[in-house]
Amino acid sequence: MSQKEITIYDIAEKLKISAATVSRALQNHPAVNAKTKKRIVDLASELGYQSNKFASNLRKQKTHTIGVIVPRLNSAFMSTVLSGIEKVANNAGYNLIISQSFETQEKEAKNAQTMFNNRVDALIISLAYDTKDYKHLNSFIKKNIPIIFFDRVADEIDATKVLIDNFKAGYQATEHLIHQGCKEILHITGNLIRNVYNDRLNGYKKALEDNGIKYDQKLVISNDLSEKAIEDCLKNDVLKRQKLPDGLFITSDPSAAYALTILKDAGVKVPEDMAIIGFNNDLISRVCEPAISTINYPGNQMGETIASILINHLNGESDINYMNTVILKTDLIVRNSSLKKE
Amino acid sequence: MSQKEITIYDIAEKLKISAATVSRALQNHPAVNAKTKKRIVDLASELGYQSNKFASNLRKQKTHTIGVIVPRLNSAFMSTVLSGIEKVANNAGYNLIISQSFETQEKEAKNAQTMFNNRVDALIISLAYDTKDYKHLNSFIKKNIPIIFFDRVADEIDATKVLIDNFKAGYQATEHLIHQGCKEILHITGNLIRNVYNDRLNGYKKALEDNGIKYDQKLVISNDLSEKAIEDCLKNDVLKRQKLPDGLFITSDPSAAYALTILKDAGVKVPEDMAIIGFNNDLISRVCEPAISTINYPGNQMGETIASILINHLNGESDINYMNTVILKTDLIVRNSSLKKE
DNA sequence: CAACTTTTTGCAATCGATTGCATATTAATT
DNA sequence: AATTAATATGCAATCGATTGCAAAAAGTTG
Repeated sequence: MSQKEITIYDIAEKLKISAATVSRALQNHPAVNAKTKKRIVDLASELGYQSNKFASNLRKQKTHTIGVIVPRLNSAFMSTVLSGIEKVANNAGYNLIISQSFETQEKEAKNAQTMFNNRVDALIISLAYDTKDYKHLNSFIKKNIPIIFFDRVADEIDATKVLIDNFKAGYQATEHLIHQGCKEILHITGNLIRNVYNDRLNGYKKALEDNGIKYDQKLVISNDLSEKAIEDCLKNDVLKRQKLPDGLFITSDPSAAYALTILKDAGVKVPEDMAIIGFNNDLISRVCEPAISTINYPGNQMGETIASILINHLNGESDINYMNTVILKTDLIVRNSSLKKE
Repeated sequence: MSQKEITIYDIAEKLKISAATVSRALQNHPAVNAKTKKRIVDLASELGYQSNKFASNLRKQKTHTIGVIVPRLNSAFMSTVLSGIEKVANNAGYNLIISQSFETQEKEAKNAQTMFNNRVDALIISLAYDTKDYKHLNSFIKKNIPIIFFDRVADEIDATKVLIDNFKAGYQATEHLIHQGCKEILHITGNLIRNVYNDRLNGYKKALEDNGIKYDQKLVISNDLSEKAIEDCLKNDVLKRQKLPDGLFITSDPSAAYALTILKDAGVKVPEDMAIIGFNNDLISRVCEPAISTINYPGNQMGETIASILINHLNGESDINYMNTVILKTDLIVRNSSLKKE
């Protein structure tokens, strides 16, 4: 089948020296004579030697691998974050093992277990929709393997978190609609056990309160934000109400865009009849007609921040325990979908 | 620091049996008494035993890890493919190491080397924009590590490839515009050294030819399909031409959507003045106004196909060498952006 | 040149799991 | 009960790199 691997023993033999010296030379250990080192390195590259990571990992108990668990890979936001993580991690010589929970705790737990077995040096995770307890992370905590949460974080766990100020973003979005004259603002959002959605809802409530608008539970719809769910709640509920809301704050741009098409099809004028604001600042929000107002969500930066913190920690340059929560800045981006006044 | 790991030796000791038996029991080897097996498995789970993958990999010379190199993570299409790969691979007990080439051969080569050092069992790759030679894959080929190309494939290399019929798709898209009455079809596309773009261009040319339209090189623009590039070529070139093309075939939906906004801003009526067709069938093409016609590109299915083929091969259930190229079906999706006639 | 440093090297154990082969145990057969 | 067959277990080597410790080699000094 495949030819035998070159090992440090092969090199040692040819050079009539010990494997220990070869090993040290290849790691650039100072206690190796410069000339010997050169002979070793040269021969290694000539033979096409490749260090066997397993043997090395087994011995060193370190893998230079970071596990990443995300709800889904296929969203614009998530892939941007991953892209940021990958960039920084890769530059620092770390590999990424990436897996998806598909929004279930079960798969999340299974993946976490796999990562653990693979002895990742750290875990980066954004929680699934329905994750309610965190047993599956215990093995990491016990073994003191760093965990970083991002975006969808667990308040109950004492670990570093990187996220945005969802409360503030929710407040800003809602306030903006109110300033545009909206009195009845529909809020379509995700599972409220997740901080991202719950905090935004609280921001929404606070904005209403501060502006003297009574909170109406019927105006808050929580679902999985899938196309199907959006279509369903709009067509079978919202659009059938006697009085249509005059504003919509929906917590993802793809959903906002999709909702927009449904509303337009139903003859609702945006923003005149209903002003819309989304969340994320994906390209999709810009190309709609009208373009959708949104909250800029710094995915790439989030990814890079996560990876930097982690790698500094792993390299012993800083301690993750002293940097508990990083809040990234968001901005309100106003476009035509919410501009009722000039 | 962290408590000591539980090993098969610990289990063996407590049960007063040999580590060999423990190892066999945990692998469900038939030559282990059912009762013994149960005792072992029970104790293992009680102690929270975790198999050490390095030791196992080192011994078995297999990693159960698949390397994936893609140009960029953050595109709708790519994340869909990855999602499909991850799903199948994960179910089969394989891990994914994912990295991005950021469209350069240099980074692609570096990543390939890392994957190789990590002894991935197989490599899945979609080529960078500017990859011109394939030296960096030689180590895999030499060692007989399977490589699967997808989407952006290397014709020069004899490996399994999963892709769509880009020629046909290009032909269909162009033909559709012609049938709608377009006479002068602008084609904005990516780097023509990549099969995906070159084949589509050839399809475009053939469709023109078959319909008696002369090919005009000025109507083909090749760039990196970034927003900047699209904006630049439209504003500084196309929109300044005396005669505007009456059709646009642009090989990605996000680009199409972005182009649409620029054209609309410039007062171009779509589809009346210019009919547009994109490529990929991303959500973004559906939510534009008008919705953009496109070619449905089965990303998820592509991912699942890739992973299935690979895993069947790795499990010895089929041989990758007998299945050289898999062409997935695409469909033309007609929407308002290209409908000039009823 | 002896005595002492400093620099280089090698020995051998270690990291855990796996597996071919030999042996022990149990079951089946006559 | 003796013999054979089938089943279960253990021994010990192996996968390659790493590293504490000891020893050898080279360099310094008086």
